[in-house]
Amino acid sequence: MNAKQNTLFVSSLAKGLKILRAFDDQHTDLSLMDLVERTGLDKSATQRLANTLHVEGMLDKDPVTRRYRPSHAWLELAFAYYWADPIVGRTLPKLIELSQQLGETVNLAELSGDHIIYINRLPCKRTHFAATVVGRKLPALMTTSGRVMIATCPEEERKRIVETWSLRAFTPHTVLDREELGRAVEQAARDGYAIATSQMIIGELAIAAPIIGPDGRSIAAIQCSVSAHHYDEERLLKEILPALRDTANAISPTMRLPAIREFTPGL
Amino acid sequence: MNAKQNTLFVSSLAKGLKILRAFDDQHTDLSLMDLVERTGLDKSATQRLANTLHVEGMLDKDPVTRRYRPSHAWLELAFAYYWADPIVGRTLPKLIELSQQLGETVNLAELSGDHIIYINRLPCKRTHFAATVVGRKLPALMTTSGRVMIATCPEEERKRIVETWSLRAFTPHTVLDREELGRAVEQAARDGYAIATSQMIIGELAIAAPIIGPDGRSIAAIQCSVSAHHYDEERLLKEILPALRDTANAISPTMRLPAIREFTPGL
DNA sequence: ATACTAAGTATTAAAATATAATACTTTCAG
DNA sequence: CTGAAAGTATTATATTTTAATACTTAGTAT
Repeated sequence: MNAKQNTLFVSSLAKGLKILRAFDDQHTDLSLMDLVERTGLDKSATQRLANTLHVEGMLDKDPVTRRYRPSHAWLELAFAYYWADPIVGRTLPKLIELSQQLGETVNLAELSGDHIIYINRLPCKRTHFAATVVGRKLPALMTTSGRVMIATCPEEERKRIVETWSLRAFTPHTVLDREELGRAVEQAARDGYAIATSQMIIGELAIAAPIIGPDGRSIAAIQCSVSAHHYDEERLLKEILPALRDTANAISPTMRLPAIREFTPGL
Repeated sequence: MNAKQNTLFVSSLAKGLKILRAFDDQHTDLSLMDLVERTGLDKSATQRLANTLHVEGMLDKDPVTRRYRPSHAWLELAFAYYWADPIVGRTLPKLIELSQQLGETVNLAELSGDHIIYINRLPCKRTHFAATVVGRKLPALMTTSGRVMIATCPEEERKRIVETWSLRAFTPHTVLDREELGRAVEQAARDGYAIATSQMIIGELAIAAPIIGPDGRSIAAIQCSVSAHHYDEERLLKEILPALRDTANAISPTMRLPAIREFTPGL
């Protein structure tokens, strides 16, 4: 039916995943017909798949409204993820120290396609809930974490990325101009950090430093968000950046042959 | 094939979920044969299901070792969960305040079957990574959070729970005696909090207070973990408990007709 | 170096499974 | 109280999964 199928592709499973992915921040609980609409599957398929997910404990079902919701199992998967991600174990202790030291919210982000994804979040000041939640994906170019990771790529690749990766506005101040984004990335490549204001939320200052892998490329970034009411860029650079950098460097694995490896093509 | 099947059960999907659940803290990356062993599925099925999950972005695959790992998508599911859980949104801001006020690690837990599951974790002091990670499940009776939630059930149900729910030792000090656990639960019912030492980790003091739902039952608990090197029980009760309670009460929805609703049978 | 073993990958015929249509039941609004 | 919409259950059909097997690659021991 689908073009994607070879004989190693189990389409029923793929459809089931489609049901799971129908849930997001905007769609927290869905009726059968909601699922039909959001997945594009027909009513029968949706019925059987949702029922299976319910029986298997992946979806809770409100006995009165009959609406489905993500179950605790979704957090158990996150639990497994945390153990599988080698960066998390190395990073978290130092990240906690940093957040204590700074008294401000710090985050760990990784690249995921042309987005960043927040892996860990240590909120200190009360911040807008939506801003950074674990698992949130944002276009890499719109974020300081993303820019600082992109900045560790070879120049040619940086250029290509700035030209092609996706953009999206979040505030009236979000920079969408690729020329300007290119300058921000080049600046980050020179400075080893990235800083920005009101890109995701108005009145938010963000600064990020890369965690560098053994091949010289960034595998993750740590980022600090503060309120523009309490900080300006100058104070951020003076009071936050040094600790942020120290932490990032302390986490970064020792560079082995960075100059050589930098030219090795992907994977 | 399987006894569970009615016509609304898609067994391919269930098998796919089995693959996902093969990953945990002990099994962070699995080869095809590892998956065969852990799921009990045959090689062909495992091959097709794992391949499908890979193609769908649910499993990363190391191109050299051919081993599968949880992908970022697992955290995206956690993201969706957080928005769907009505407790999280109400709780998190106050939980952040509390953690700032106390300067100690605080957690949010919910009941999940006869276990508790950690929903949120705000680490302050550097703590043993394994202890409380988001998504970790622990037998409810072994934890202060669990006991304090159980304590809000009607007496008869409390008794039944203490008799039947699962137990597991984590340290030599873990209490496994149901009589003693019963006393701890009754104590929690009287006090409105629960306290324990070295139950999960040696040298850890834990205290928990329940978040009470509109029906008088506990829907969640907030818990604080501290080191026995810095605290004793007395100091915990004096310095931590008041703030913990205030926060729990502030979060608890207004009780509506608790006396009546308490007698309404389940669901 | 070479052969051997185990793991990973690909192909296919056979049949079990998921499907989609449809009928039945419940819920809610007017 | 009535009607429409959503949820649930059933069944014959055929599409999809299956399981056996063959092929390829990687790692190990000789």
